[in-house]
Amino acid sequence: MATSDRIHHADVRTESNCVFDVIKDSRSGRHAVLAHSDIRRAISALQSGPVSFCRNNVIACQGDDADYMFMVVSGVVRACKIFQNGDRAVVAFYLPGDLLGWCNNTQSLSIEAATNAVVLFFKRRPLVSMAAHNPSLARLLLDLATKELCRAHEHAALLSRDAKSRVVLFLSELKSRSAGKDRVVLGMSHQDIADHLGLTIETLSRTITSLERSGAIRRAAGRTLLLRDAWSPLRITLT
Amino acid sequence: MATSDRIHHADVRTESNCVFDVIKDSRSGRHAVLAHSDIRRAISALQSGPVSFCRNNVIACQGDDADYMFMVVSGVVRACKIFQNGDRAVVAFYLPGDLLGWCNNTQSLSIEAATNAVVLFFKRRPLVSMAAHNPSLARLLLDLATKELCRAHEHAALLSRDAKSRVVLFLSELKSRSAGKDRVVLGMSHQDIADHLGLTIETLSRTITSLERSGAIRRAAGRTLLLRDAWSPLRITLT
DNA sequence: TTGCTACGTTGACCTAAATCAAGAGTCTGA
DNA sequence: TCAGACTCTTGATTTAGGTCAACGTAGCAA
Repeated sequence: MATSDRIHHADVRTESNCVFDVIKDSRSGRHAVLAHSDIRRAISALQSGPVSFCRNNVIACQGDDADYMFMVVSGVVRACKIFQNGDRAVVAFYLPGDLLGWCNNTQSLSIEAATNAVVLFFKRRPLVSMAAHNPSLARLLLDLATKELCRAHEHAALLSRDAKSRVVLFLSELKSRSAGKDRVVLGMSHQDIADHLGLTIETLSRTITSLERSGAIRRAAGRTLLLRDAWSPLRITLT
Repeated sequence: MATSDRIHHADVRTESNCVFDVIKDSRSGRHAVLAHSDIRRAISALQSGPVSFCRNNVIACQGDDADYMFMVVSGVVRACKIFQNGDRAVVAFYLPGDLLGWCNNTQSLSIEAATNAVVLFFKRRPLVSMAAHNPSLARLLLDLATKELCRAHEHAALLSRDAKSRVVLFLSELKSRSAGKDRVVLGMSHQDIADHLGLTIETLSRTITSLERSGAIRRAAGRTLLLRDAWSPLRITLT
């Protein structure tokens, strides 16, 4: 790995202080019920603080035992399925506040940092058994799993469409999942996005270029895209 | 709809008596904890017995409020995403014992009978709030949602592979989800399967034919395929 | 600054799967 | 028994996107 392995302690500290808020925010008030102490107990039960990963570092291996779940504190995390021939599908991206690693049997996906990222580790067993005594935690887990299931379904539906639609819908999803503003920061590489959309980097690049030429988006520095004023997939002709 | 709308009462009765067992079986013993009375209470709380649907009937509309969850008693149910242009993606198939309809906001998928099917309705609210007082039910729901999430991820990964791999992996999944025997009954039409795999019916047909010619499968009557003795996707050259 | 490496873009060409078209089974109802 | 409607199969042709190749650019270390 070319990127150096030094840990960004500054990130860890500042971001980790926000973890509780992240959780609350992503639940849109409905889970304010979930007291900080619940999460504190969960964290202390498994004793693993936030860990920093450099871009492309592996957080959990395809084939490993799936003893942990993960919460993204900062950066972008990807879940990949790696095939025998070395090809790869990026099954999902996770943004700050997302909980991942649901599959309770042998880890079927490789979990990797798509950008430099800070991740919280949760031991699965304690977390799940704590949910048995804590209905609001149980509810939170079910809601998060359900939400991710919906996203996975949308993603699968997206994959049977043409290249332009895939890119447009991907950008829309990213927009709504991040700030919701017209500025979308793609932390991940084109290769990651292409593998997520079932395209090649060349096709992705061409598609983005053509969206730019049609005025739907503008490129900005640092893997950032500016979506046109009234961006909406409905206003762009999809097949 | 060409198929008549008569209800198969015989089916309803015999199958509905099996519903509880179906739930237990599909949880492979681990959820024997879940007493019958739990489910009985859930069913009685929402007062809706098993309902029969003929092939292609719509069980819940894309856009409807998602007040219900469904459990397949018999037959095959499909979840479809329907696009503006009329195209369709079959996001998932559900077999007897499967619980579906997780998405708690507006129904984003159309739920339809892929074969004649008998389905149990659960009112979402009572079911979820009951889980708050019943840890084993909460655990069951989380496990089922998680399991489906894993399937959705596998499915998404499958969609970035070539036609032969998609078909082979689909048959493998179906085999392991149904009896586990070498006889796979595809209740659903080729059109359904093609829309699930992101292929056309022509490509699907050609792929099945070529698998048959290579000796991997044999066709039998009634949409049934016989998988070769030591069927395994690993023993078939996938790209 | 220079050189290096990873990442992204663009063009030319090719191929897997879509599309178009024609039949062949299969089921149902009259 | 036959007619009509689905459903599936097979062949010919087209095309969207993949592959191969070359080049541009940004970030970084020396």
